[in-house]
Amino acid sequence: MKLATWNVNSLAVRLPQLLDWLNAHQPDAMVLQETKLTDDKFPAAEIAAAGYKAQWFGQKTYNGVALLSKAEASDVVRNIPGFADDLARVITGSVDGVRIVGAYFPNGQAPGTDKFDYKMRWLRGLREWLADELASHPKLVLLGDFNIAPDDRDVYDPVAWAGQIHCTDEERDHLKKLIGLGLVDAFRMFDQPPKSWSWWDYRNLAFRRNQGLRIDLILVSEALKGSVRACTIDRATRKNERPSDHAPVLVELA
DNA sequence: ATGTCACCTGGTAGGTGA
Repeated sequence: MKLATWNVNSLAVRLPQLLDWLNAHQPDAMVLQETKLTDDKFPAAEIAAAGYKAQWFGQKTYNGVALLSKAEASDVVRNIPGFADDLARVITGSVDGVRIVGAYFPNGQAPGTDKFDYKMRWLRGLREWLADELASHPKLVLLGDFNIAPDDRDVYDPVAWAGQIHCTDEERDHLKKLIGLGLVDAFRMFDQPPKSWSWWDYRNLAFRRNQGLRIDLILVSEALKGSVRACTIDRATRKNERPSDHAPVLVELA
């Protein structure tokens, strides 16, 4: 089983690239972030023509998530039950016996801001709900744009980024607690090239200089850990015309 | 070098978020 996540930064702009990517990689399920589309604008027909069922949950301008799958997803949940949120950030469904939680974590802007406080509340809300979800669905994958670089290996310039957004101790503590529920960072189960990033700022020629962060993650539950065969970042998409600033991440389960 | 991109409002630019 092949699963993928991609922050497309506007599905309206990136739809042709998404269709190409689905055709080339044929994931069994894929989650998208930052679709930036209201539900009436979601390109369900084009995605169906590519062979994928879809569940979506969006809003104007910001955020928006989707779950695509070859087999119809069941028990679909939008956002975090028990955590009131105006923003469309999470979509969950069961595909082929695996509970798939696709999430667009808050960016958080900068420590000390209202957006950072919201990020902390959101992270706690996610963890509290996910603990229950794991208890009822032991085979679970949490994947998406986490907007947190797990540690200094995941940052091109850890000194410059120390204490900055995506790299603060508070964010990393929350991520550790999420992992502490019984999850594993699939990418780090394998030897990986150094300087592996999933996001490069559009500014500063960051991709050409390979100045990025690894903030798009796939966490698998203990029950699935033994079946993980590979986890890779497809940085080739960053060379597309009009690329997203994020690259897709893939995991292969036996 | 904040050297970009996407999308909004309300206009033919400026603001916001990332």
